[in-house]
Order: sequence, then C-alpha cells, then structure tokens
Amino acid sequence: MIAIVDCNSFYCSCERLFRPDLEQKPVVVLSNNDGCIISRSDEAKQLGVAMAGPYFKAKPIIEQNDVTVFSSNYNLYGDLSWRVMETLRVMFGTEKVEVYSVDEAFIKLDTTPPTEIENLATQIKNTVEQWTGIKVSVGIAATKVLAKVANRLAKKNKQLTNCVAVIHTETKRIEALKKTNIDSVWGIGFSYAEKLKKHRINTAYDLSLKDIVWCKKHLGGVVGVRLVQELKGIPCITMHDELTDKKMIATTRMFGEAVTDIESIKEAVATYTSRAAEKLRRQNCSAKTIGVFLVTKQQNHNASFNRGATITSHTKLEVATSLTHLLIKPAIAMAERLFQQGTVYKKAGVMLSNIVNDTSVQGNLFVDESTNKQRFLMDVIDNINFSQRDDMLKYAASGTTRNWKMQQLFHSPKYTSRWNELCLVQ
DNA sequence: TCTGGGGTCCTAGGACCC
DNA sequence: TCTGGGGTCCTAGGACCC
Repeated sequence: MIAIVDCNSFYCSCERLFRPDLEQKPVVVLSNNDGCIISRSDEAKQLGVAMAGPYFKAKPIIEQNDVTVFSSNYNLYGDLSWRVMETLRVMFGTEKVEVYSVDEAFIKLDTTPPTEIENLATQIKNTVEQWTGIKVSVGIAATKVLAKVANRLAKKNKQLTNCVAVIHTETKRIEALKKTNIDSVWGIGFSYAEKLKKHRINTAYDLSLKDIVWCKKHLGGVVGVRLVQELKGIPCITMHDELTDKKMIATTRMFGEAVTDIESIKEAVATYTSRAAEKLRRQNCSAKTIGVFLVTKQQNHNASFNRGATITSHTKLEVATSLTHLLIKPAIAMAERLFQQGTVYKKAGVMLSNIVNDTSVQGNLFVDESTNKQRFLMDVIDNINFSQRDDMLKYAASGTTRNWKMQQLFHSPKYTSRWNELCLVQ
C-alpha cells in the first residue's frame, strides 16, 4: 500500500502558525508579485475566492469579508515543509518517504498489516500535527493514483473523514472512483479532460473501464496506459529515489513594473543567474547549457487572458560550470541580443540545463582547468548570503537600484530562518 | 492597471552512425 | 540501373504536476 500525506492549505497553514488569531478566519496567500491567489483557507474557499485566480478580481470579496492577505514567504514555507517531511522520515525511515512537492509526500507502507492501515493513517495525521502544528490529510491505497483519489475524498469532507481515507477493498475502489470527476484525476489536465468528456468519460470510474490500447492511443502513449492501470489498482508508477538531482534549474520572475531599458533587463538576468547558480551548487552540480528568455507585455488587451510573446536564446558552454561569473557573462550577452529598443517587457528568466554532477564534469582539452578552484570562493559567498542576508554579497552586474524587483506588499516575517525576524512573545 | 514559479516525462522527427 | 537494417542522440513541443 501507498500513502500520500498532503498538507491542508499549506501556505495558509504556515502563516497561521505564527498568527493564531487567524484560526477559523479566512486567509489567502498570493503568488510572487502579488499576482494570483495560490492558497486559500477553508473559510476563504467558502466565501468563493477562486484558486489561481488573479488577486485584483477577488479583491471585492476579500475586502468585504475582511480576508487576511499574505504575499508568499518561501523561506517560511520551505522551513516548515522540511519539518513536516522530517517527521515522516523519523516515523518511517528515509528510504520509505518520497517528497513529491513542498506540501506532499508519498510513503511506502509495505510492512504494515492490512488491519492496521486505518489506524496508521490517523497516527500519521496526529503526529505531524502535534510535532509541527501543520494539519495534513492522508490517503492510502494500492497505487499512487488511487491514494491521490482517497486523499482528495478525505479533504473534501473533513468532518466525516477526519482527513483520513483508505481504499482497501474492491467495493471501496469503485465507490471512490465513481465519486471522482474526470478532471480531478491526478494526471488528467485540462486538455485530456475535455477530450475524455467528448468520449463520454465523465468520472474516474468510466476511465478505469477503458482498455490499454485505447489509452495508449488517446492519452499520450505510455503515460495514459500507466494512469489507467493505476486506477484499476495495478501499480505502475514507482516510488522515486529521494536523492536525484534536478535536471533543469530555473529562476524566472515577473517584474514589479514593466521594463523598457536594457540596463534593468541585464541586472535582472544577472540576479536570476546568481540565484540559479546557487541552486545548482546546492546540489553539487554544474550546467553545460544556459538559456535566457524575455517575455514582452501584451499590447492589445482584447483577450481575457493574454500572455505576451516569449523570446528565448541559449548558449552551450565549453565546460560545465557552477561559477556564477562564468554563467553571468553568456547570460548578459544573450539578454543584449534578445533585447529590442522600444519593446515593453514584463518578465525574464534564466534556465540551466544539461546538468551533471561536479564529480563527473568532463574537461575540455582547449580550456584551462584552473578555474575550478574558484568553487571555493562560491562556497564562501553562499555561506555568507545564507547565514546573514540574501544578496549581502553579489555581483556588480546584478545592480543596486532594482527598479524591476517584484512587488510584495503583504510579506510576513521569516519567523524560522532569520534571527532578527523571530516571533516575539510579550 | 493589475493573471506565478519551477519542475517532470514523453513523443516525433531529423541527423547521423556502421 | 540497382540503394538495407538497425541503431543512437538531440531538439522542439506538448502534456502534466503543485
């Protein structure tokens, strides 16, 4: 059996942890730049605040109902996420836990006797809540996809389920699948849902009756086959190794306000490159390819949801590296190539790919090897920035004015990761 | 006026190899 | 005039996730 543990309204729960006065009150958390709503407490959901909808559209409801609004505080969420995951690792052992996202983890339960499963689910929920203060829902079933189905049903009716649901019999499986709309199935997004509805497949149960050949043809080949097998109760999606390195690392941001000058673009690109290189070094890797993209601001506003054009460029390095200055140079050159005078930009990003572990970087016959020693300098910079303050040490190319910096009007303190922002008890 | 950020996997098709 | 069979690697693009 496989369990999925999923934190309830995770970002909102994190904010509430240090603001107990907001318990039972409507709370929302906004995306970077205070653009969209990315987390809602149950109370906010009940008021009809839409998920992933733009903040400005929900503003009337928010103001009328005195909803508390937060900008996203990733230092806080990252730290609390670590505590939740660590609790699970202590309970089950590191090798049984697969962290799937900031607020979700799968747990392999191959040694638990079937009669104990239900109790175990409750025990997971209670322990995480007691140790971290974060409420979670637990779904358990024979496959990952079915565990997700169970988890969704557990969350949907919290009073009845106590945030715990187990699918352990054939009857339960069928019942659960019949209650699950096709667009709520893990792995079915907007396009597939539309397609399936045209074929009169409206619930997870309908889909589970389809045969393999059909799924291969209509749901993206092997991906669709795996999904349907899992719905039938046959495990196909394996547990992943925890320690795999990222294959792509990106840092991308909307600008606080539209940008028209090359200097700001270059500063932003240099800053994002530094961030991305930091992430790269944290997993002890180097990248051989660096890409830069700029997104223009859409000028005609007739569409209800408009994205500007994206222009991209990438550079292959002679030798894979994680040294910030070696990455900034080509990044800025690309930014200069992409930039067009007179165009209005709203977003930029840097992507590192072709990532290899530092232990297996392939040398280049024609390139001096000595640059590798500068890795030590990077470690010093990372340590200072991590322990003191972000960007205490930075490259001049990153600039000092930062007019393009994103907007965050409702940021809460970094309660758990900065000494001078600790929660004070009066 | 105002709509996020960071990832994964898979497929098809072209270039190239012996 | 006649022109095989079996591969690999890379890239772009499409789908999905939270």
